[in-house]
Amino acid sequence: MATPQTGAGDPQRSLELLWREFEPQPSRPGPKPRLTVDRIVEAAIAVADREGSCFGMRGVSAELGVGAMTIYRYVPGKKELIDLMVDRISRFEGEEPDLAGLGWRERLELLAEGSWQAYDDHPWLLEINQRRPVFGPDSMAGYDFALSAFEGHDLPDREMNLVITAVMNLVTGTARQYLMRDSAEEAPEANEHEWWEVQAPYLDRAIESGRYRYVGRFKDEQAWNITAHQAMRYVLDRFLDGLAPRMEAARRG
Amino acid sequence: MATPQTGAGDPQRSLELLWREFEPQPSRPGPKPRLTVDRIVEAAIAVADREGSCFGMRGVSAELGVGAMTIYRYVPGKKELIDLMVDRISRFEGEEPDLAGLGWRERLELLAEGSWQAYDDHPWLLEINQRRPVFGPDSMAGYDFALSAFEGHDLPDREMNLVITAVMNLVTGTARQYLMRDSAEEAPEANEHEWWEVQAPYLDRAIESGRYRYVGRFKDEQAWNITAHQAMRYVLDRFLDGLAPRMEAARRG
DNA sequence: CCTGAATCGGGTACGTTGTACCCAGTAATA
DNA sequence: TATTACTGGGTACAACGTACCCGATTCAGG
Repeated sequence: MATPQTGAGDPQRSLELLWREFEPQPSRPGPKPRLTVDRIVEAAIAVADREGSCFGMRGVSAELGVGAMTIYRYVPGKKELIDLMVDRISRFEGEEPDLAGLGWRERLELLAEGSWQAYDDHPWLLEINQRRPVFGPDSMAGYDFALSAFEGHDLPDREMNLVITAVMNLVTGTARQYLMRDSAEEAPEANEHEWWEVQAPYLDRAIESGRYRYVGRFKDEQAWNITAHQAMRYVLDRFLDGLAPRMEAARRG
Repeated sequence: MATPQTGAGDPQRSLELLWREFEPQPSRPGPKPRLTVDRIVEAAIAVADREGSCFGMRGVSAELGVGAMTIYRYVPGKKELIDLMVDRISRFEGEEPDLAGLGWRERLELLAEGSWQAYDDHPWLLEINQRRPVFGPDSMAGYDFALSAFEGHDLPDREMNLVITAVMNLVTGTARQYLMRDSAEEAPEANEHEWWEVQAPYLDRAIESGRYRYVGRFKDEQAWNITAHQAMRYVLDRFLDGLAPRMEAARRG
């Protein structure tokens, strides 16, 4: 029941940690730190992957085998830690694929699919409430890649931003609707199928009441057979269809 | 720091309350209930509007002027209460406007704008994590209206669902990105302008590092001057542009 | 090598959350 | 009037984030 929020902590501290330089600290008195910020972030992600967004700081500490309060030596608080986790997730793993031959549409599709993959791997991302966009090195790299889609086109700067945030938000919106259901967590509430079985009698009675005109006309049993990814691709494809003529018009001769 | 979740409570209890009949209870011993479920839901919405999604059950009780635990006589828990609040919000206020002359596009736009309005009026809606779609009388009515957009068209049932969830999710995604920032709440983190002022030096340094190829090419200061509603309309318009040919093809007769 | 100072790790504790539980008061039935 | 079911309120508990303190550790300066 914890509601993590991004960009809600002290932004200055978050940014310092995000863009932290890896310069070796000058020799200082006192014991050497046993942990690093990176290890804490990795551990926190591992815990969140396992326990969902309601992961606790005590859990992260336990994962690292240290006392509950120890990680507070490295990170000012949970909010800032989440900022770090979010940026870390958006890091592109693996080597750069050959993007040379890709057009604007393939690149935007890649952006969407990559973002989708991140949500699929770390569903707890969907449950944290991003308050302000906290740009770190990794999310910045993602944004930079997104901009590459417009190379060779003269789309106005403002519209580029509109398109990129459109794609991101469209993926996030769909992911939230569909992917969040699987978060194990407390989960006494059975699976998808059982859920509709519980709801069905109420819906049936509502339909039979005649209060609604259009629901209840569905005859095709396949009407509800939609996977999360299919839903995302449908919005994305229609959006890109609609964007296509504008991109054509903006193509640089 | 509370993370409310929809569809996470006992679904059976939520549904019973959502579709509750208003038959007068048979005369029973004991004091008459001082509250009603409806009053509790309204009060909870009022509190959430004022305090954000991290509203507490004690706050709702206080709003109603009763003891902390009293509302648990009417509602099994916070999760179920949120289910009720969500459905209540999606109730259409005011009288039915004349929809007769509206085409499919206007109707889907109306759906989007209505949903947008709900998020604008109740930003805490964006912070609750909808686990499963809990259909109540009011959200069902909204879905029914959405289906009216396809009258006179032979779009497959499955695609109708894809379109409706697409529009909903696209609005939700954009609203989450933009509208959540204004939630007053703890808010020591200043306004939009100050936030970018804090972030700017880090971004500038990142750009100057040469690590990124495309960011930093933005010259137009207006590139970032995007309102929440403009962003939503942009996705919506492109999506509907892309949907248009398919609707044309499906037009009956 | 020894001393002082700065830092680290861990334990304790507080405030806030949702809510389980108990008890006293109330009103309809017999 | 006695019984009984139900109501409202207060207390209390577990889990959360985290403020605070203290002993242990390791550097710099003598």
